[in-house]
Amino acid sequence: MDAMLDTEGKETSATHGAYRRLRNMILTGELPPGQKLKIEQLRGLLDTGASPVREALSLLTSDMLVERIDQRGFRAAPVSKCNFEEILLLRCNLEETALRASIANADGAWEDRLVLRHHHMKKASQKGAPDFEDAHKAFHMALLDNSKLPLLLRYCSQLYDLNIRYRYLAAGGSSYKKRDIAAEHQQILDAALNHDADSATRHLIDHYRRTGEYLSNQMEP
Amino acid sequence: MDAMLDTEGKETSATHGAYRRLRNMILTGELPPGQKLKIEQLRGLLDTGASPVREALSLLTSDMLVERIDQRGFRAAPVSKCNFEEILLLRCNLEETALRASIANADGAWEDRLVLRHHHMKKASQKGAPDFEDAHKAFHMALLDNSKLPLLLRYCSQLYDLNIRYRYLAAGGSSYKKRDIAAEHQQILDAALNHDADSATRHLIDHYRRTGEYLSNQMEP
DNA sequence: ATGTCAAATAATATCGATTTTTTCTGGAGA
DNA sequence: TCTCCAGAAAAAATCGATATTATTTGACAT
Repeated sequence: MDAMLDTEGKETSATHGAYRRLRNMILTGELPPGQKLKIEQLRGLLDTGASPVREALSLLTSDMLVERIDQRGFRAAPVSKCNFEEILLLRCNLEETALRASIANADGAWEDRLVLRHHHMKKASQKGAPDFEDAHKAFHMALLDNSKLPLLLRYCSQLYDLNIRYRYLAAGGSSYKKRDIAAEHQQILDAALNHDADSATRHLIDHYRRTGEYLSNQMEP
Repeated sequence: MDAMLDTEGKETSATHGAYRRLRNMILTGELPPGQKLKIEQLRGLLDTGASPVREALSLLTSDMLVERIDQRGFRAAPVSKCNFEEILLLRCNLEETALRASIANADGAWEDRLVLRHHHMKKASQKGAPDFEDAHKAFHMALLDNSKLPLLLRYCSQLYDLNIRYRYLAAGGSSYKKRDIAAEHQQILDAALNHDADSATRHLIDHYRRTGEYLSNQMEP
């Protein structure tokens, strides 16, 4: 009834597979915030043993997508407006640092990668492909990855994931206006290709603040 | 049916205990960077089963103290000058953000906590207590924790740990001059108590840069 | 009715053993 | 001598079952 959707064939290990699937379910809201995650239940859902499930949950714990409670098992991490705003704040800070470093290291190969990722993202956006999310993240990470700062990139990636979770929760995953966004992406790309760090970071941060406000307004507390 | 031997009272779970001990061994260099971490070996060392060891290693993976390699197990994370410099860079950036936010929220209770932590740290330093490391971290985290930004604090704590690892590796864990450091701590404390964000962050960052250079000089590549 | 405690239930945490996968070793062919 | 392959050994990943710990239930006393 379900699972052949995400499968790109390669499942190296049961643990890794469970990690990917659980992570996806949490990001999309299929496993809602705060929900108790019982081993048995997940074991059945993922059709695997208890050990891989348990290990996958441990990994998700450090991605801050799952909380471990004393001796009482696991639950999907809760959400709050406060948490959302912190994510936004940190993203603005860290991605600015990373983007400036990326531009400082700019070279032809990086520019090529950027153009390519942007193109793929546009293509996926037009035909409403289910992998738009992936392409979108790939573009954003490509902007940053020329910084050659792996820890920073890791944090940015983590925060990116925490953020898309709020997008799904607030809007069912697709309802934020794509025209606006496309133009914003274009501006960021152009500035990056011109090695204009000030302009690129300004556009990037505006991009985040704008969608941030949009989402913030959709939340209660 | 046995385990009341370990006199330290609070071992909530075998997994958590293994996590703490392994983490300590990696931070202090007892398990050197790059070392293969075999389950059997650790199982014997920690006197526990394979499951807790495995789960502890998973947790350490996301602290970036352990690397998981495909289907080939785990190893202690490698070190490099490059990695060290990135840690330094990120700490300066993130801790400045956190410290400014802390000072912005300053109140009497926070100031009390600061003074107390500082006092404990000085006391531990004088009598060369083995828990100086803990007191030192507690003081630094107390500077930041009034920011009320849990994600940021988590990152700062992680980076702090990654950094003390380099201290142990470079100097056997204790040889960096304590007089200097005491004065620097005092300056940071005073500035924070005066709610002087500029001065506090300047002193804090200088503090990091200085010990950073000291350690950097002790490294080869 | 209500609060408390003990037995029953459910879920977690852990262990021991099995199954895969990788790594090591040694010999046959070039 | 070197490379390539098969078989043996080692290690990791996974499973099934047990022990431990939390939660619920229901009877009893207030």
